[in-house]
Amino acid sequence: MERYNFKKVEKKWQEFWDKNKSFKSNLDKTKKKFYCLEMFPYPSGKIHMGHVRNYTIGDVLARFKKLQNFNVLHPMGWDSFGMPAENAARENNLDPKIWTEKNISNMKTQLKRLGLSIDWDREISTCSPTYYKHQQLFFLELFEKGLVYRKENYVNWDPIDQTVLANEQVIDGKGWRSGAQVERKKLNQWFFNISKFSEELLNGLNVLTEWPNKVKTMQKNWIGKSFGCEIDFKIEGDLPVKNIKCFTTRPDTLFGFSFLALSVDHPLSKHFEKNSEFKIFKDKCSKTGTTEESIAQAEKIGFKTNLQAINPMDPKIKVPVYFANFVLMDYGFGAVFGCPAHDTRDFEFAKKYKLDIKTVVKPKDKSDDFQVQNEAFVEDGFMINSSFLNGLKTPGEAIEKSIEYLTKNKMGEKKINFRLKDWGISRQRYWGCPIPIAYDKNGNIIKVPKEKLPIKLPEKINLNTKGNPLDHQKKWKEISINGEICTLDTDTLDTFVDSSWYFLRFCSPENNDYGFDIDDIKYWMPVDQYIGGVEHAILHLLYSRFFMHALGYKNQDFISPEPFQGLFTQGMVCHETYKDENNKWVSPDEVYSEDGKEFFSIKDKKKVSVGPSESMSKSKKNTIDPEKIISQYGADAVRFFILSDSPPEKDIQWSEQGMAASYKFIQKFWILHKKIVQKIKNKKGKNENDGLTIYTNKLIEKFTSSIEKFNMNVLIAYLHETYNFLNKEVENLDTKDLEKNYSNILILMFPILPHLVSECLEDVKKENVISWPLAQKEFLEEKYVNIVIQINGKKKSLIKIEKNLDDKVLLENVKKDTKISNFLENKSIFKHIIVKNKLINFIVK
RNA sequence: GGGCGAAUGGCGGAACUGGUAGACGCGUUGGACUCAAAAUCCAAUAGUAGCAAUACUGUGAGAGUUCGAUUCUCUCUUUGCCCA
Repeated sequence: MERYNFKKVEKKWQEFWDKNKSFKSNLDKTKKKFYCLEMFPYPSGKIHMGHVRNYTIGDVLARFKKLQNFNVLHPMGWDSFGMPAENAARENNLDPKIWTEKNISNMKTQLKRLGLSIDWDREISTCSPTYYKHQQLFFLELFEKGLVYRKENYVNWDPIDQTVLANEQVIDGKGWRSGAQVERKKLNQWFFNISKFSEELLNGLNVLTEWPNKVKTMQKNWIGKSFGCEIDFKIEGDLPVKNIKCFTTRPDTLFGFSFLALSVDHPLSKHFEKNSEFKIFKDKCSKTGTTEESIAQAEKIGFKTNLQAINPMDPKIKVPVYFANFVLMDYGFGAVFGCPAHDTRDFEFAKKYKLDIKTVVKPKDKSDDFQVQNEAFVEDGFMINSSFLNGLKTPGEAIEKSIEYLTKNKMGEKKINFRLKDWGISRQRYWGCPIPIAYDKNGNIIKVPKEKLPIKLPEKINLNTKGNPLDHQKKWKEISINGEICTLDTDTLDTFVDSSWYFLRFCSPENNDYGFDIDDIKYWMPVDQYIGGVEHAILHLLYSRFFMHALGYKNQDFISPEPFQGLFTQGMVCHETYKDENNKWVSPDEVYSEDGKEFFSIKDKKKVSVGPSESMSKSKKNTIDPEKIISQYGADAVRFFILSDSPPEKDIQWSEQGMAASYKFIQKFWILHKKIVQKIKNKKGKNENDGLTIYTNKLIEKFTSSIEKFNMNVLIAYLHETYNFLNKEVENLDTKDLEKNYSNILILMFPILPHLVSECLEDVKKENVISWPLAQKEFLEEKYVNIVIQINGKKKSLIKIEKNLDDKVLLENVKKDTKISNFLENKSIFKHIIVKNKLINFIVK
């Protein structure tokens, strides 16, 4: 018998699908739609195993829904703007556009070889002017709606490369490429007013019942709604300042107030601009990065003013006012009140500057003379040393009572604060979407008129310059608007903007006038199932949700604001790591092992040390190239393996043996298939036995619910079971019974192994159209059931008996069971518990 | 430090709503085929005792609720992720 030739078969069906446009989605609005979307890839050049996993999971679902007769939209595109293209271009003196296009074409070939059911007619690429033209239009639209604004903001600045760094490009306070100490620098930048929708974005999470709770919690924490109090501190001193506003979530600890700390960017700082000591201090602060983490870790330093703040709870108490490096201008009002006894950061600061540390909260189990010693007490407790708040529970009662007091005395009021900050979207980069804004000679903001869009990126420019590449493009920068020569903004948009609306573009990829067609959106949106890595749980998903709000703002026609109805976050693909004697990473391709425990380098036969299994990454060299694996085992086998070993939401361990076993399964199945086809051809049965019908109908149920629950690994187990069953029983099965059910079994396998199954179906099925089978209820009902017999809750025996027996009859039968009668001998039965058709439990003494 | 989750054989993992723990796969062991090996096929495979039937123990640790707990509650340990 010929072996299954995956190379031939996979090529055959991929060409067939291509030619017949099998996965083209249409706008037949009479059909129920299903929009299945996986996060689109960055075209780095090659697909990796993470893509294989992501897109296989999505493909199984898309094919399943298609078989269920949904009108499926399953598109693919490229998140093709971004730093790697610019870096690669610099290093190899290439044009980012050419580099990117080559990568896209290569990756598209690779994705096609996986046999994905993608509608390639809807392919989009964010670096194409036909895409970013609409993004520029959106920018102007949001600008008109007042959702985009320009302000000065701090960035991580690399003084050697003369460039802005993203937070993840700052490693230990140094630039990732230059190694220079990163500074804080003020730049004029564009912002999306995402914080305007804080409340909506928070409440919207409640609607998203098909999202993992984990992701919703992360977003909730990120938005960070807190209830607190805005306090107006009275100020005394030699400056014309009467009040300082401050936001706090802990007004209850005001009696422990011992200093007021301001951000160096606080408006008050202008009074100190001429003070040289303050200047030195401010410089020092600017050496700290801009992330919350770097600020938290940095040493707390302060600059003492000669102002004093008055405690609103007791005007006799006056405390010093400092500028401090740990206060951020964009949280609250850039001012915090310090209560060292009950805040770790304040405690550290107070110790350093020898400020009062007054305990005002005690733990539940301590007496009223409790005093904070070596560290702040930050847990829940009861108020002490706090006048009218004494004895109250905190937080809770005490906070309410203190806000009440402040409000009554007009020194503060209850306020809601959000941690979510506005989204800075300017990037001082070349390879991104140009901002459709220009400036006249007076520096006024001028919108680029719509008919001049898209503002295209200049091509083939020199990227080996310092600073922002577009800034050097003198000709490109010039634009004539209303007869006046203006200068274009030379920043480009954050690539997160590109991916915040691509799912809308897929609905109408060919609309030239606008980013999408409202009728298409109304039909296709929301995405029914979105699938991707959990690393995008916060930013990408939040930004996309914001974009829907922003587009719908002041626009009645727009649809409901949540873009992704269902979300699934898949785990990573991991592999062991290897290091040679010089502590250098070694790739799995470069090692061999005889016992699977000790590994040696192929090159020099020297032993390599085996490290823990970690998510595949180029830096650790523990990657497996999907292309190589597909060539070796075929796409079906890879799809089968990537689903088999772990639940999709958890990390999966790459295993060469597991991969080989998947390949063997396909080979074995092919042999079995040929046996079955032969048996059906011989046609001797009379359909006297529906053993397989019962089996198949149960299988349909199990398969359907497992796919819907994303239990793909269990699905694979069922496939193994089914193979084992058929292989064992093929000779005994009734031929008619087999003929009747076999093609349905194949269809169940189709979403996972589309090439193999297509080939098998050719042998047994006459029509081309296949659809997902429905389980017939009459075959799901069992005549007999297994009843577990327990004594005192422990399983002692098992009997097979007719279903729905009367309790009395059941009891009699059970007592006849010899094992049980032995057990029950000489014992008195207290009572028994019967769970219908499942179990009987005797309680004996 | 805070938030959320996880812990089941040698390994990855199954187990519906509290009701047969260990499905399925990998690995290992034994056997068949072979001069031999690979491949393939068959069988066994949680632990302890036993020739065996079988018995007892067993889902990170300890308690609790229950006729009955991998599943529910509490405490602890370890660990992962996110935020700091």
